[in-house]
Amino acid sequence: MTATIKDVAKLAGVSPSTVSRVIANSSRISEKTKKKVRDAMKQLGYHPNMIARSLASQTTQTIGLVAASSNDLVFQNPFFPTVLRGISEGAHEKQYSLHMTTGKTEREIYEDVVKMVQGRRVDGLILLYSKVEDPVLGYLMERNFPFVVIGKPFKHVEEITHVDNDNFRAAKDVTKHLVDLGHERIAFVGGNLNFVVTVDRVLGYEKALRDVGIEMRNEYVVHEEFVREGGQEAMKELLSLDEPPTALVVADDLMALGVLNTLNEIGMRVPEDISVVSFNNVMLAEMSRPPLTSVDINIFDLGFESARNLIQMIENPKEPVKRIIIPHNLVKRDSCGPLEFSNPNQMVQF
Amino acid sequence: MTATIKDVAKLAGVSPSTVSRVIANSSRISEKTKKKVRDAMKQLGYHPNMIARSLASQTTQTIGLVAASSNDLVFQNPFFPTVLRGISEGAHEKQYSLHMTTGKTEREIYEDVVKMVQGRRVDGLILLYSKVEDPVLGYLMERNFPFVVIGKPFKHVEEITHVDNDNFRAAKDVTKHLVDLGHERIAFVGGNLNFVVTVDRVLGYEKALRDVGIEMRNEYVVHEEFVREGGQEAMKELLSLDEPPTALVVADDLMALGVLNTLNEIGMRVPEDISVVSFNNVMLAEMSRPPLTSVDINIFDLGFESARNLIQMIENPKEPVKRIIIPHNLVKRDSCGPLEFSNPNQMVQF
DNA sequence: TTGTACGCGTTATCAT
DNA sequence: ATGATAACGCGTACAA
Repeated sequence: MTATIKDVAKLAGVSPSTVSRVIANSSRISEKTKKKVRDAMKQLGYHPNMIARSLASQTTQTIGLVAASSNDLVFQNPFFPTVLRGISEGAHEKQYSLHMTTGKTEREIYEDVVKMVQGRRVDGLILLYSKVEDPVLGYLMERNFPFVVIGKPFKHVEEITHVDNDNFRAAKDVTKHLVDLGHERIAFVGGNLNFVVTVDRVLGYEKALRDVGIEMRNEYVVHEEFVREGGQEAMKELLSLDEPPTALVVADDLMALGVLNTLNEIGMRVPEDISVVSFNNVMLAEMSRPPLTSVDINIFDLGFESARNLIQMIENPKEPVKRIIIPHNLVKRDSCGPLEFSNPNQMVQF
Repeated sequence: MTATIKDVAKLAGVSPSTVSRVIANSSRISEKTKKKVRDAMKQLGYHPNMIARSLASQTTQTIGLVAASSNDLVFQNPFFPTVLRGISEGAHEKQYSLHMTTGKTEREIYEDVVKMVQGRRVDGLILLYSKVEDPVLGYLMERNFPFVVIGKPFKHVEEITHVDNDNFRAAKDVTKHLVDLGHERIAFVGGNLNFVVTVDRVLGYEKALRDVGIEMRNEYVVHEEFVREGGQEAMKELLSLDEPPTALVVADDLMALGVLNTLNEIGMRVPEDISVVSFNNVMLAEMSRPPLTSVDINIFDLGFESARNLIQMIENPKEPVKRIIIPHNLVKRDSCGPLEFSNPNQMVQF
């Protein structure tokens, strides 16, 4: 059916191994022979069978992608396509392909991983998330299989190559920014605490407050899985406190959009009545009303560097463990204002 | 290193072929032997080498995904993760894996496809887009390789299995909806005409107008690649016509969000001054201000059905060509109002 | 510089 | 019901 290496060999009048060497562009083949063989390949429309090659060479030139459960926020979030684009570009550069998990539950995903690894379908893995308890990590470390984590591993940080932002610092910076604007009653609206990124951002938020001697209040920290449902309730509760916050640090642009809507519904103006900052700086941040002040975490680079570094690990097994920190920077738009603008004692009508 | 079928055979005291049969759960193996073999597999932590299996069986249990150039709108759009989730679920159901292209340019993507097909890495392909001129289509048809298109093929519609919405009808419905609200000056704001979906939607829009005898105006149809840059200009031009439209049919929620922003900037209220409807009904539609009236095209199902049908084609080569139409429905929110609300003759200040 | 022969880990055919 | 043997298409020592 399809031409194989043998067909090419026959047509070119050489042995199969010579053809193989021409494919690998071996320096020990004369230019004349190379040309002959290449002509034959063209003529037959030959393309190497990657499966056979993989079996023989014990390498697939393929990177496996492990996404968190598609039930999770991650998949709805513009974060995903962007990081994927980064990975894609990093992989393409070195001629690697991408293979994806399809599992939904944690259990299914674990099985996908085993199947990729033991099934020898991939040379390495990128974990697109980092959560607090993750059986996949143990499995991979135990087998000493090349992988990199996007985000900060919860345990074994020193032993796992990962690509991350300094989320602690970013949250600290952003909170400090609000403090500098005069705010003292600053609340944190976060996501699932099972994700390490959320933990880091809460901690950074708390540190900033401690640094300037602002008292922490438990009722100022809310965690909602997602904003559309329970989020509204949580927001209303937060804002009906005796001393409602004058500023909000929101863990994610998408959540912030929900927050903005809720605020709008209950008649609070941003930034006049309350300031909002968030993270990720996806396109949405720019397109929301008002445009969101947001921390740009360079999502594309997170993906791109993961791919690059994973490939290095694959091609050089002695590569040392690395921590790559992608820089972030605050993009100021219109969702934050100085405290004197806000009127924290106004009555909020529900 | 890793246990192979031979190791299992040795430990279980049977031949490799018996182990292979146990894996396939062949009915011609005694339960006793099966148990013996399975115990050995557990004990060794055996998992089949999918690469070797693929080489021997000439099948990969893998679906290839072809995304349009990542430069295109597609990747930025929430459409992508959602359709991917659908595909993922459809594939998972039948134990298929996913393999992705990484190319950016049209040329690179074409090469990715060839590599997947001739490299025998995948059993079939899903094209996540449909454009007017696409060399990939010709290549696949010529080789008679199983594939399905998401969207409507521009040519050879009868010969290509595809999963699509009735975009013509949807656009017609939505335009009619505006007409029913009393609008007559209805403009169409579309995307890249190289995508068939755009073409279909314009045509539906035009048909609706013709049906009710409203005169078509060329200046009422604008096509902008994307909304953030040139889109603003186009919008302003559109709205400064002598007789500006009182309603807009926008080809996509993301574009509609941009449109909403532009309208907001130039001080036009939605829906009081102008009505807006769009397509896709992604989460954004719900979260924008005002919430967008949008055609829900059931993106997830587009993906899910593509995967299902592709797998059918793979497993039954005589499967007839199919056209699967995923239903759509108009989700009415707050971005459309009756004509009497709008004031088409107001002066617009820039 | 090129060819021969074997192995990669399975599945499939043909015996028994 | 099970085993031996030959593919599957390619890479690579080893030979020449």
